[in-house]
Amino acid sequence: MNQVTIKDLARHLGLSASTISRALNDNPSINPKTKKLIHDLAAKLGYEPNVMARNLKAQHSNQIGIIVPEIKHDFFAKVISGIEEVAYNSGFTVIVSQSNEDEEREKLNANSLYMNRISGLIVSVSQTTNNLDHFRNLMEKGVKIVFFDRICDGLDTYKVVIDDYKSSYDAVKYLIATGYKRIVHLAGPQNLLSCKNRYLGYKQAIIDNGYNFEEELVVFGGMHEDDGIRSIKNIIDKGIKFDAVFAVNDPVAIGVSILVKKIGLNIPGDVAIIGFSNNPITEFVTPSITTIDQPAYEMGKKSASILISLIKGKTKLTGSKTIILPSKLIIREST
Amino acid sequence: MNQVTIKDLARHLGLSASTISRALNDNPSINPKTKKLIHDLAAKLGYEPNVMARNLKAQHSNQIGIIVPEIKHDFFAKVISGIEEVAYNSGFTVIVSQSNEDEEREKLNANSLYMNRISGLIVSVSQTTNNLDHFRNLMEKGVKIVFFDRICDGLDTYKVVIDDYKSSYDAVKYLIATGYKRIVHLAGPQNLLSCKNRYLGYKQAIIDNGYNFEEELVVFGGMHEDDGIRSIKNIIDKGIKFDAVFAVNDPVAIGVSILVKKIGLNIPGDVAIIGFSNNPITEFVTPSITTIDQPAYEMGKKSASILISLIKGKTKLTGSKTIILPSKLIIREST
DNA sequence: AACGCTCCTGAAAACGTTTGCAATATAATA
DNA sequence: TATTATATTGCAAACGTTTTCAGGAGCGTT
Repeated sequence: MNQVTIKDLARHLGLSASTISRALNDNPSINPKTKKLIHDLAAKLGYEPNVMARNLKAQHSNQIGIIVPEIKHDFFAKVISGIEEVAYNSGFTVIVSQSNEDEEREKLNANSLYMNRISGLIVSVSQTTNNLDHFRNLMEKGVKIVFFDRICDGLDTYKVVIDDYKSSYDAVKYLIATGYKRIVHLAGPQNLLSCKNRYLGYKQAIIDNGYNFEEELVVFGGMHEDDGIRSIKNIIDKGIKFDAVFAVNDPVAIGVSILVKKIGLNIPGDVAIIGFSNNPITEFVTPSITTIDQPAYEMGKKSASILISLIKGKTKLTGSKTIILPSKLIIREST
Repeated sequence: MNQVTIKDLARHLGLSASTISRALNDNPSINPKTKKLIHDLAAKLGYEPNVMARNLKAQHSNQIGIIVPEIKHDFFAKVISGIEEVAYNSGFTVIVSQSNEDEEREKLNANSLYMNRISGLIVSVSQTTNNLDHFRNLMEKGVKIVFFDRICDGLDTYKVVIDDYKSSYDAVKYLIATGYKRIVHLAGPQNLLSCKNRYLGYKQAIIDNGYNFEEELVVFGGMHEDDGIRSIKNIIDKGIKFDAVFAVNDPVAIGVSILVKKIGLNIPGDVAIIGFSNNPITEFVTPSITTIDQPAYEMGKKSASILISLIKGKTKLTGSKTIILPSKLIIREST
């Protein structure tokens, strides 16, 4: 119950707290014999430094905060996994919180993390976030922030992403090269830069390949399975003809796949489908779905290592503040 | 950069730090007018309490530690999500760490969390963990621990699980009732109580239904997809006949499904398959796989709420220390 | 013997809170 | 008016570290 403190050790050995502290931190100005004595006693009594006290003194927590929309999404879970790995190896702990795609909750999370005096923050912003003041405030207070994937404009800090525009452009180009003529795009919320870029990539690929860009082939919606079902149903009900669907992400693509199969259409015979993220499910569904691989684990590792460099402020990070990780079109049965 | 402290507020208003503290904590002995003055100034200056200082004083951190094998597993991600939700609503923060199925890493994690003076710990133990001293030590130092899913014997604390034995028993009983005669069990590491119980449930169901329990129909292996592939290949290569497979978990079941399809067998015509956990993938593969639904999110919520009760030590928890959450056999195309 | 040097240790302040107790002022009572 | 109760505030210590500064001991050199 009662923890052993430096003072306890000091009393036992008739030394001062300062000596104990120095010995345990391997300060060279302490007599090796004394040092050994202290280390031995510490081990014997099971002394564990009180990180709260140490942090209070040091004025930082050695903790990295994470805010993601939802932990249970495969992509975010993997990113967190990567962050934790790097953080752990650098002596940081990781505090996780989820915004549940709610701006208000995101604000509260950011604030709560600041109260814990986190050394840095890694964020993928919520779908509903429009105002960025809560992040701006933290930055002004000296908290380093790195954004990944769901990044946003208007904040001068590091961002780790893939090239959504190009990935999207390439995917659509591939569809066209394969012979598809009327490609629907189920787009995501446009306040998310990544969704916007995916949309723009789609649009440009359409234009660059001599097709007409048709408004009716684009539906703006959410990012879940049922959004996919709903959006594609909408298109079909309107009698709009199409032979391929490029979805803003995998759940939406799967939604499309479900509905399309349900009404008896053939994939990819009647409709080709491309998703985004390489969620494990896309590999196992039938037909397996072509998608764009986002290196989630790597993204977490990269974000964490940048953040830690920022926190330590040692090496001046060179190059652009937006780090682009390689993505890859994974071609499967659905195209 | 520089945070606003209570002392700053005190200086601004010509009051003492104690008064400020009390006012902010809504202590009734402070004059309402003064209180308002203080609150206003605090808001104006953007004061945020320093949790590190507060925690040091209070001798606890209001932080809940989590140790899971791997965050990116759907099941664990969902549990974490549930824990975070409950913790957040009770004013706790959640520190996440992963053992990567490594006992040594689990020990280090436990220690690191203790150094952070976490108020409590929620754990699902690693596959390779045999020695439990690191948990026992924490408990002796007053850290409350709740185990979930991957629990272990020999520690007197709360555990949240499903009834692995019964779930397993019922699944096998269902296979038998459906007409399958020779049911293979791909079992997991037997140091994990849950795996052991799944094995025992299988065995008992076999016996209770008048079948012979045959050693050769059981393979002990790992819990990943490739373990499933390897184990079932082994069985087939040995020329052992079977018409159904009960796998210790979903990845293993999917491994079986992959290999079985590859060599041209029909599911469930030639081989029926049952997994365990209701991983979203099992629903989307073709054929979809029968599995046992584990209420992951609920498990996280339950674990967290028990832990928080323990921490607050207010309500005496009644009843057994092992909480069994309902599981459910989800019948799909593979059986 | 006086000096300077190195080596080691201690005292005390600081990090930002909270809190028991004391102190003051004001109001209520005798 | 004297006394007591009540309301409000301040003082100071404490939580467990780290760190600056100072100082003592021992030793060799002049």
